[in-house]
Amino acid sequence: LHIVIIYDMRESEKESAGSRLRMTRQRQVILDEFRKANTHLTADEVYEKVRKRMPRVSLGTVYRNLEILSRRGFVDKIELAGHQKMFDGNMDKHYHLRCVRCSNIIDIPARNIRVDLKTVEEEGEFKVTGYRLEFTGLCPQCRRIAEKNP
Amino acid sequence: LHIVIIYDMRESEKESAGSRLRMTRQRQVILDEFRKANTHLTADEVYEKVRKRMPRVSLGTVYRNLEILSRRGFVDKIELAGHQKMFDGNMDKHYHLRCVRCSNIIDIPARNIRVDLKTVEEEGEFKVTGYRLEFTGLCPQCRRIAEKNP
DNA sequence: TTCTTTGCAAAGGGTTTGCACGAAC
DNA sequence: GTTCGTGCAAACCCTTTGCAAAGAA
Repeated sequence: LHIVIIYDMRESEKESAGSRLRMTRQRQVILDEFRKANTHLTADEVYEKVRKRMPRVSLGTVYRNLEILSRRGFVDKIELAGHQKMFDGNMDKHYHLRCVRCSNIIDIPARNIRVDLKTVEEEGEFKVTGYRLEFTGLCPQCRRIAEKNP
Repeated sequence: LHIVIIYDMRESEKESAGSRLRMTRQRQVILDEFRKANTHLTADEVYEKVRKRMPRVSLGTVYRNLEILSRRGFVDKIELAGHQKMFDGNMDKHYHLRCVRCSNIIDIPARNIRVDLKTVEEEGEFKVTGYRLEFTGLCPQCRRIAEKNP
């Protein structure tokens, strides 16, 4: 359809190679919870999940690890406008839609959605290297509900 | 070029009609500062500006007014990922680019940039009503600097 | 042993809120 | 006179940080 992404912002934020990651039990459990959940989680959702298995874990540790794991590319840090930071275990390229009714976030596969950065650059003297795109609307459930009660 | 926006998210967040806005001196000064600045300002930048003219104004008042003024459509609330909220007196439709070098935000006119929401809806059962799009890159000054020092 | 990571608790930034007083209409 | 907005200060939420002790390699 349109054109290609020159460069993905998230790539630039990743740690350049760097030393091997020390695999602590906390780290393993956090990653494992992402694998189980397979959705976006806020830091304190992760904290609650991890706490069930390691009651003495601290919130600080969770925050520090989420930061590290996202820099290393194990999870994706997603910061949608005006909301709490979230982390995403699903690393396939996708966008997010926030449902205006239930305020959940759902994934939108990125297959055909591209922003043409060349077109953007024609608007001025700047250089465009990345973008962030998010949607609002109705998730499938809420859409069905809304269509029944018009 | 591409297609049209069905509906702009910011519209939905505006106050539905509602009573007339009471024009306090604080409100006037805030609006006036936006007119003078003609850029994005954070709440505390506004606070500092207003304080020079009304030393007893409170930060709370500034926050409350920015909220109200943006709901009424006098200024635009812009919340870029992972950064402090900003408010924008420029109400022409435009996007924002954050310079990765100086971290300033610059405006990108929206002339030819459109996201085709129909294409997005083909990706799933959800309904898409709005989007938020922001860019990263280099502002004109930093771009020039970067091109001289490759 | 060495270097990283942890738990804890305190501090930080940005923003919101309860309240009694004061200002618009 | 009524309502709405204000100043003030405290509270709030989310996140980060300093430090000494614990744990990986």
